Amino acid sequence: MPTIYQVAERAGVSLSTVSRVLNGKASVNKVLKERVEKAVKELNYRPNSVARSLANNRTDSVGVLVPELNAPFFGDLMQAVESTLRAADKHVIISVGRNCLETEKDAVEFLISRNCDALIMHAEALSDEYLLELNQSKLPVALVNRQVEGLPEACTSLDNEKGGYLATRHLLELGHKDIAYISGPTDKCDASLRLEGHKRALSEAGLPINPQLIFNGDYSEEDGKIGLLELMARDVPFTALVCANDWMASGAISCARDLGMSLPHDLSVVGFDDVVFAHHVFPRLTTVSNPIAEMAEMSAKYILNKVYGQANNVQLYFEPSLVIRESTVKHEG
Amino acid sequence: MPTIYQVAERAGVSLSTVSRVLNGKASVNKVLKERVEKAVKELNYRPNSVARSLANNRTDSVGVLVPELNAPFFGDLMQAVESTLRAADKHVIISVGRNCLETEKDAVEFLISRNCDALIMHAEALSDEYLLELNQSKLPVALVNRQVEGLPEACTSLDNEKGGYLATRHLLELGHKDIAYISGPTDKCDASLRLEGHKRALSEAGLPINPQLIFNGDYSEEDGKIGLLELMARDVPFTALVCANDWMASGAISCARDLGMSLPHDLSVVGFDDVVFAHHVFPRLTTVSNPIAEMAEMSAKYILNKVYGQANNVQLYFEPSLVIRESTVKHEG
DNA sequence: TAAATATTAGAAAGCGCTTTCTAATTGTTT
DNA sequence: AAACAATTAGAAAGCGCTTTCTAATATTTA
Repeated sequence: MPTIYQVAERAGVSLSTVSRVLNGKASVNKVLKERVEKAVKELNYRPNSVARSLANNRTDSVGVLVPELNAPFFGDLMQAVESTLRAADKHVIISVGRNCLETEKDAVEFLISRNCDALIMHAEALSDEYLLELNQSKLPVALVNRQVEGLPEACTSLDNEKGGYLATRHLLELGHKDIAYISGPTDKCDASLRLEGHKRALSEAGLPINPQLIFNGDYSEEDGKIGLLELMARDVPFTALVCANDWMASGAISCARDLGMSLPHDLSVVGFDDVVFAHHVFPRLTTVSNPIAEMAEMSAKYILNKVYGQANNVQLYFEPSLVIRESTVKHEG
Repeated sequence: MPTIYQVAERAGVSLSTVSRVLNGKASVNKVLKERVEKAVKELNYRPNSVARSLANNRTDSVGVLVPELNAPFFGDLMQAVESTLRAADKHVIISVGRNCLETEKDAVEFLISRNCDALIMHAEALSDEYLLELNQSKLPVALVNRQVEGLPEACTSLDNEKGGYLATRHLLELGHKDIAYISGPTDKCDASLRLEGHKRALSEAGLPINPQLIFNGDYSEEDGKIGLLELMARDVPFTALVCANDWMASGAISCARDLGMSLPHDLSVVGFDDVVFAHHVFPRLTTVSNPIAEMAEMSAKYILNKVYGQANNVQLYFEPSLVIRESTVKHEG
């Protein structure tokens, strides 16, 4: 591997001149510039990114923290971040948080020790205070799909309340009056907002909110199943079900089928997120789309602006929309 | 951020001593060692990984090339690689190849320019020669799920032929005699091996191989659908269908249902790979498991051995196994 | 044309670490 | 106790680049 020094020698200039040509910041005599470029070509010179990083204290790499790598939702997130940053010649170091405070902290430490220039995170366990301090003391952060008090411009988020509202209103419009709800963990604000939207839709329609029709799950497929069984055991009839994410919807649907129900006629189901497998589910899942890829892209652009001096427009708030497929039908009767 | 120099000063030793304590290679007087460790703690010192890399020409990072980030199959792969390497304090730089020669080359160049110590790849477009040369001239590579002539010890792979065989034999055992097959692109060796396995199962059962019952798809969900339509249009009856991956199986299944067929009774379907959504499909998909996570883990361990001096056992060849769910039933008649 | 200013090239320091080489200290042998 | 070997600490060079500072050259102005 040739070094900048060898390029300088071949071009007959000093290495400062080579550096200037490569970085294009200062002006360089045209003749010398051409000589340098020629030497670079001939030697097939590529700057050593490690040495560059050491000298200018910048690694051109952004840490990305996700709860898991093998989930479609986060796959979409990473995909969007990677391609946005790559287009700007930055790269991505991915780390896994597993939804666990210790692991998330570890992962952040790891990314810091790797000298990332910034962090883009989908962090669920880390506290607002921790994130604030991180942003102030060490390195800029961007949060995907989360609101942090004190970091308004660094957070992209979805109007989850509206999403919950849309899901339930869709069912109301189909004539359903008895609508059950399987919630995500209510200590997570997205889950509680979705539930609030559900309640608002019911209230607006003049319907009561029956706690017997609400089950608190943990977003897992298993809890979709457990939730359905529990709701049915309570013996309050319902003709439709909203699940706070697609995993639970899928779990509930296959459980319902195992119980001998015929879907969607015996039960209309709405999911949330519109992850990639939503249309593999049978009946194809009506769900609320979560523009996670766009949110992730905006987080990346925010970092590009903040850390690397670009000037992209960034949108921070996103609206969900209803994706109507085949798991919901008109209520007859 | 404190530097090693400040640690040395505080401990009252030279920075070489600090370095030796930190790296634990040479022996250091116990008293001095303790003083250094105390200073490290007090200053909350963390070595600068960039400077370290520049000095010892090693980045402790491994480039990972995958076709896409938001597919369950590659999600499993990345998950396995990341956790294996992270356990050894190495990190992962992920790059996307999109199954396209140009993009894959770009991605590799990118990873090289990032001074990765090695590359772990699921590369489909790059030629064997390119990979060989890369491995010889620049940096060690490991191939996941692929055989490269000349790099036997660097490749993990699955017995795809056996997988195809298992799928078809399962159907034969259920009494099916007319079995259609939707293949992956036959220029990819995994696809053609799976097809060969299918043919062998038929031959062993004394059944003819009817080209009319074979459709060449491209592994996409869409081609599962197109394949089924095309096969049915040929008017050669069949009671079962093997698809060379789960995506095509899912496409074929939902297409079959759209055509008014009742599954699995009107058609038994087997997939391949057992990706995460295979059990979301209805009927839950019988499929051939592809131990991609284990293969990826072994690739990571191979690199750990080769580049970082570890001594893990690595297994290079993997056997697929049948996962029987509900999309296949006995043929009545 | 001389003096003042603006451009541009090169020398050198420094980024934070590893590692070799040398010197000093300790321990061993006769 | 003297001579030697073995162990360990420190000084210094170097990894490949960026950037500041200085010096030289080109350009403008009076």
